[in-house]
Amino acid sequence: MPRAGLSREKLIEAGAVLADSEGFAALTLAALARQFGVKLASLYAHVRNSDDLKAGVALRALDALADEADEAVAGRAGKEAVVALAEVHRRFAGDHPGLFEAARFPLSPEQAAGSGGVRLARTMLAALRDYGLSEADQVHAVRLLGSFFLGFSLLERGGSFSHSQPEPDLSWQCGLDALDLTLKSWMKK
Amino acid sequence: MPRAGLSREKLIEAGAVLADSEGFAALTLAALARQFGVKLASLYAHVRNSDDLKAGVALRALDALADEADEAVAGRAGKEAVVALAEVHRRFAGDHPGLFEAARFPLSPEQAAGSGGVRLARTMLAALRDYGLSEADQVHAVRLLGSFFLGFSLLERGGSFSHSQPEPDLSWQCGLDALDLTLKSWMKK
DNA sequence: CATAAAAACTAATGGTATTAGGTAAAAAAC
DNA sequence: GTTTTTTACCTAATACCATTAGTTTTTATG
Repeated sequence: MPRAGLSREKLIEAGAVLADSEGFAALTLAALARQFGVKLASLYAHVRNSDDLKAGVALRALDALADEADEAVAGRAGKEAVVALAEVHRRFAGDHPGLFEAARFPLSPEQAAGSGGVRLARTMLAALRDYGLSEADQVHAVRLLGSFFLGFSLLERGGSFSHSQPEPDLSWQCGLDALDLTLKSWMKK
Repeated sequence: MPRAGLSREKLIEAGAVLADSEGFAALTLAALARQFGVKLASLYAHVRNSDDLKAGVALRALDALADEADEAVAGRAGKEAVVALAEVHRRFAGDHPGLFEAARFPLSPEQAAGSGGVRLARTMLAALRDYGLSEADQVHAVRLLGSFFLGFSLLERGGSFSHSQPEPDLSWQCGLDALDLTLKSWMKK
């Protein structure tokens, strides 16, 4: 019996594609085993357990998001950079809900330390360069922005903005304008 | 064989307690059946399926959050009210992670329409009264605040703030101060 | 009391995840 | 090239969760 040629990387890649196309909840060892034409137990030669696989997919999702963020911010500064970064978050959540959810899977501190999440924070710091913030305020800003981007995307996707006017796009713009002004007011003092 | 005296309300109540003590992931029909000493299939006389039960627990969690919010905002105005409201969110997430997660379970539009989520938005609007915002800006503000409260709590609980200084409490204060100033600058124009 | 309705049970089915031991394929050693 | 070792895959077993359909028992109703 020839080997299916599986590997950890292949499983994680296929897992990410599955989560993206069918949703994170559809990502199961059983589904992947079927896809590769092997018995489920065979996957344990490559991943420790189901959570190990999911963490791998989460890391990949974070990398994908970080890649898009890097690209969006390149060559941009100030408000333009922040807005570009924000749009990446919101668009990623809208275009890739399965990966967006995967990216939120709990990671160990070691896993998180080497992840796209850290790159994302770095990209956000770079985007803030033009605001001339103090060291501490840079961190506060990253946390403020990150919180808004994540919270808004989740609430929007959860339908919380569906039954009220004005359109969410306006609130998003409003929020970004407000945060930009806030950052400007925090300039080194 | 005497009946166990189950009811939908009892199951949802017990489910909320279980989610609160063991985490939302521990909330299963099987666990509740064991707790009440009945066979799992018996629960279907009271709930449609597992998701129906979870939605019920979600609604209860939202009500609990809304109750705390109402209480915290009562007798308060302006920044004090907003800060009190924010603290409720963050504290709820920290003290009741299982219920916090339950509150985020996807609900149908009908379910959401009658939920603590709507009460929460109303309470937030009330908290904003002192800022004298326009109708539209009130909605923008609710969405901005809600996004920050949710996003910050999730990132904090997910460990995103663990490996960097300053302390998250400072960023939280900074964020609230910033949002307060923003709202003040939005006063009817 | 008899009947109807509803709750609880039984049996069956389907699905997911993990472990331990065995076998065959591939890699490494000679 | 052959032999030995390692590793990937399978089998069998186990555990757990969820749902459906039909049956039985309990409770409510007339």
